Amino acid sequence: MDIKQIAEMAGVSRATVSRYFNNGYVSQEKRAAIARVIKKTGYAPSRQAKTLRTGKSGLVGVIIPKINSASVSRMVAGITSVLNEAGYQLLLANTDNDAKVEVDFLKLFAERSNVDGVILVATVFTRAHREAISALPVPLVVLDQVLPGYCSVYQDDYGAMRDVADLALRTSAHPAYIGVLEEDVAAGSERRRGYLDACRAHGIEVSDDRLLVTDFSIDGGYSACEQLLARGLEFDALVCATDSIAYGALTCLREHERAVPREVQVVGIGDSELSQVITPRLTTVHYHYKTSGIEAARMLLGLMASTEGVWRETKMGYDVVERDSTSACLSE
Amino acid sequence: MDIKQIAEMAGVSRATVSRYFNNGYVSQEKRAAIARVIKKTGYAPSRQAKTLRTGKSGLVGVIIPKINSASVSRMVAGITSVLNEAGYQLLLANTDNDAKVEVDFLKLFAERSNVDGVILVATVFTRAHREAISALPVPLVVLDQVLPGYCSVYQDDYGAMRDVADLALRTSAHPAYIGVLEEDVAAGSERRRGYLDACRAHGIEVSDDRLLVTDFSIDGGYSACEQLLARGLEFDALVCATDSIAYGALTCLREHERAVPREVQVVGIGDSELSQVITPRLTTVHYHYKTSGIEAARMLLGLMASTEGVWRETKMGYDVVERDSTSACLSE
DNA sequence: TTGTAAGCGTTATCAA
DNA sequence: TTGATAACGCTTACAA
Repeated sequence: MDIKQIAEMAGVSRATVSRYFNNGYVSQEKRAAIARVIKKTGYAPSRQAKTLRTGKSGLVGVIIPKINSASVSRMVAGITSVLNEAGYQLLLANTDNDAKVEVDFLKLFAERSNVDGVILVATVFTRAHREAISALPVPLVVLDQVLPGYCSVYQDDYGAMRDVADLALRTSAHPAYIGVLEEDVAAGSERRRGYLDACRAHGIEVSDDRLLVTDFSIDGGYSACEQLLARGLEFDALVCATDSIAYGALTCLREHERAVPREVQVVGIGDSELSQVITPRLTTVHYHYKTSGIEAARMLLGLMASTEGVWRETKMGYDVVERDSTSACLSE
Repeated sequence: MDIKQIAEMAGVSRATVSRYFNNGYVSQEKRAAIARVIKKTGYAPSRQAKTLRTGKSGLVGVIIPKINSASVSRMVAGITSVLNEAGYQLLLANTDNDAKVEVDFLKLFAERSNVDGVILVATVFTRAHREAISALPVPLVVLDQVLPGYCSVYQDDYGAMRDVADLALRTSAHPAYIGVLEEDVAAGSERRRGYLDACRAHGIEVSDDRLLVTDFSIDGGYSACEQLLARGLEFDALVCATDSIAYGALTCLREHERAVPREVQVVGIGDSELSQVITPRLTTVHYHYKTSGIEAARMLLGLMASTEGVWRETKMGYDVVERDSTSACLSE
């Protein structure tokens, strides 16, 4: 079933049928005739042929570091809603936290070029990343990190961490920090910086043995906390770079019978659904991930429409959510 | 940069370059010449043109009910690993639990037909579903539900619920059940049946006011539990169709100061990552979701390769995970 | 083993 | 407002 047959059945030319589907410029009678044939046959134009001819696939590539993650899920949900609405379908590429795979997908999108745009939910930027990105023949929006020269939507990691740490430090004098690798500028470097500045504001000296690094998992948080306890360091607050890490830490503290928040306060960042389910409910920062996704998708839509190279960075706001794992309120 | 230019630069015909990329049948010298040109130019064949010509897009459509779900994430992770390995990219369609949207995507895939196969992470089947599915011009694999006549990979919801309920019922005589809509055969009907049979095995009468229905959310579990308490019914076990529901129930019980598992045992199904983080750690059933995804993807790969219409159903095994929200062990 | 040429199903240009 | 016709970039008989 192709356009030629439809044209014959409707007694018009292929071009007219094509116009019917696209610009317009078809007389009422012909329009009606074509409509009738289409209804009867259920014909829909071939996506592939259209793609070949126009160079537009209606596909957007979305590269994510992890599918099984609350933050990523929410961003993708936002992206989906906007892009589907606009008639795009999204090609999902999951890298499983492998930066090399990330580059591979970038190259794949660049070479095969079967997407009209790319959204990269980013973690780190290596030289390989930059090369692959600059070779991209279609617009790109970076989500959750900043990449100068490209459109990006990101969280205020510095401010968020500074504020939530501040909350804990109001009633703690000996905090410890469990973060992630500095290579991840947003979750690693920026949050760490926020923590350090919060400490400074409270006149707290920070020593290296109170700054741990782990991965994004619950287990990572657990073992980091265990390590801290093993070192015999006294601490009355545990500031974690992510909620997952905080969950692990909470579990570890419970097993070692340290009361939260009485003996140790705990805070995280991310406000996963479960943060209000665990005991004690976690004080954390709520990021507007879904909205970030929506914003990024809209940005991409704009880029794909205009092709002019103006870029900008959007920093999203956040809400500190005070719950039961901190005692700031009680002491006021 | 197209095949014609490469051909000229290498001093061969387009056909030879095409053969270079596909079947073979190219002499060593020409092969070398072409390879050199390709290395120099970085040329890669146009996906679109190839698609138009061959009718194969290298795309697989994956329809999911919810992106922000541990079980779905794990299934998608499994699917991704297999399909990417096989050179396919996946087109993700998120329906946000809207059965109508599900049908729309099915139709989209059927009409535009820009995918080589479809994996449907299913919830319910309406007449519209069946129609859209039978109109699909490409192979389909149904995941997490059974649809006779089509390939499917599903969980043993009946057995899982029967076993985990049995665990609770060893030390409880007055259980209540919080399930989901029967329209969802797997999570609704099958698990309910498993629960009822477990009760029967223990000689427990089940009355209607102890069978609640809610949605898949934490909040749903919370309010169902609240409702149960409001009715003034005594119960010493809460059997939940999903972990999420169980989390909500646990929160509610804690707020009403009912000790778990001493006064009320709680069980769920799904074994989300957090089930071992919350207090008390939840007794649940571990499904092999990722493996299911892998299995489904392999099945689809097989179907796409052979086009013969033989279908089969694969029921996945499960593991009952006994943790702290039940007291079966203590009483033995 | 290689080249020629005919499509795949559209859209865009141009003339009518 | 419409209809020929030439691309779009590739694969694949078929012939050489």
